[in-house]
Amino acid sequence: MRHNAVMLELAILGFLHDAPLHGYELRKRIAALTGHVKPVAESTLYPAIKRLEKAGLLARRTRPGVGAAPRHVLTLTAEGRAELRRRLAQPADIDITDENRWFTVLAFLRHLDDPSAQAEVLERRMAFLRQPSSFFYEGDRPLRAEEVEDPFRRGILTIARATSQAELSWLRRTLHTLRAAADD
Amino acid sequence: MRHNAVMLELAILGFLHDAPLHGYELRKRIAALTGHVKPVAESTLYPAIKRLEKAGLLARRTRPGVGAAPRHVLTLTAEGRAELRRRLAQPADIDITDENRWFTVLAFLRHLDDPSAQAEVLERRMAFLRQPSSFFYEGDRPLRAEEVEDPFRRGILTIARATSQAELSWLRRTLHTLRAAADD
DNA sequence: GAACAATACATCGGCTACGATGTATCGCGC
DNA sequence: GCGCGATACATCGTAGCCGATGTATTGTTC
Repeated sequence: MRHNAVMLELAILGFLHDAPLHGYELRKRIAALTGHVKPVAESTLYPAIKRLEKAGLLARRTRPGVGAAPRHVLTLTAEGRAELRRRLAQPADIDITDENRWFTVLAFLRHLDDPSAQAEVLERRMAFLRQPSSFFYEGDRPLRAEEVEDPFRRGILTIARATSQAELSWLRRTLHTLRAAADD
Repeated sequence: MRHNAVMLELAILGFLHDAPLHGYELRKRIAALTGHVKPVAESTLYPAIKRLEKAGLLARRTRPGVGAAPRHVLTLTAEGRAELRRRLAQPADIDITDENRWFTVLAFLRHLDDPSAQAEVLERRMAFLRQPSSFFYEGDRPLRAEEVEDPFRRGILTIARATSQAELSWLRRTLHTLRAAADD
């Protein structure tokens, strides 16, 4: 399955786990979550809903629309909830490394109600952030911001480092809390 | 044209502006630049090269491979260089808002040799980062990290804020330098 | 009362992504 | 001398992306 599809489907499953919603409302929530960075087209959302319905992960009931066309209220099935947890517990590598996808995982990680399973996912992100990697190399050696002439490329490295540090410190704090919760 | 394609093509044009390269070497450079976040498949790169060649943006010469198949050394044409500058000067909105794409733009922005044109692009990013937006809303009001219960969603907001601040401070510094350069 | 925006869903078609697979050469280790 | 990995490029097919467009209703603005 395509990677974008995976993330969109995760968002659909995640939002529906909270409450049954119709497509149009789902669209607005997804737009709020990821739309300011990368908008989702209607013609991408509705086919995705159909796929999930066909796979038995969600069910639809028709309700009269509020001053408009009838709504298709969508509800997660038991398989849908199980699938959501499976996807949250075992995200693909790209869902860990790509910030957009990672944020989507984080947005719904609370649905994975086992603290140690949540911690495992955070640890994968931590391992990724810790490995010494750059955007620019001299042979095999990753270059640091100070070694790059070009101010724009230097900016990339400066910003990436700041993000990395902020996130690592958040990860350490949160993992500490999760481990304490797991010990209860 | 598709958005991913746009970014891949920008990277190809950008790397070739520095020096003629063959496809395999191009692939390694792109992998270094964006691969740790989002790998590019060979079967995506080669068709992209073909598209650009067909559009007259690059030319290929065949050279014997070093212990392997013959290399197709790729060179930017005059139109290719013009097109690169056009794309750098007028990136689509999504190239400004999506961090992955934004970093790709930054990686080659130096090829836009007019400081005030470079500053214009940075200003678009600054305007985006400044607008009050969140990932979560109460009605229309964006929620701040402190107002969110869920520790993972809180994490998203905390990290996004740290990134935003680091980047804004870099943008301000760099814009200052660019404006000084433009005044000369 | 006519246009227009918002609500609400849907399809079509062209293009793109990318895993799988194929082709070919060279060097290295066993 | 045989497999394996690196170099180097290419195609095919499935499936997803998304702009354009369509349909229908209600409320609001000129």
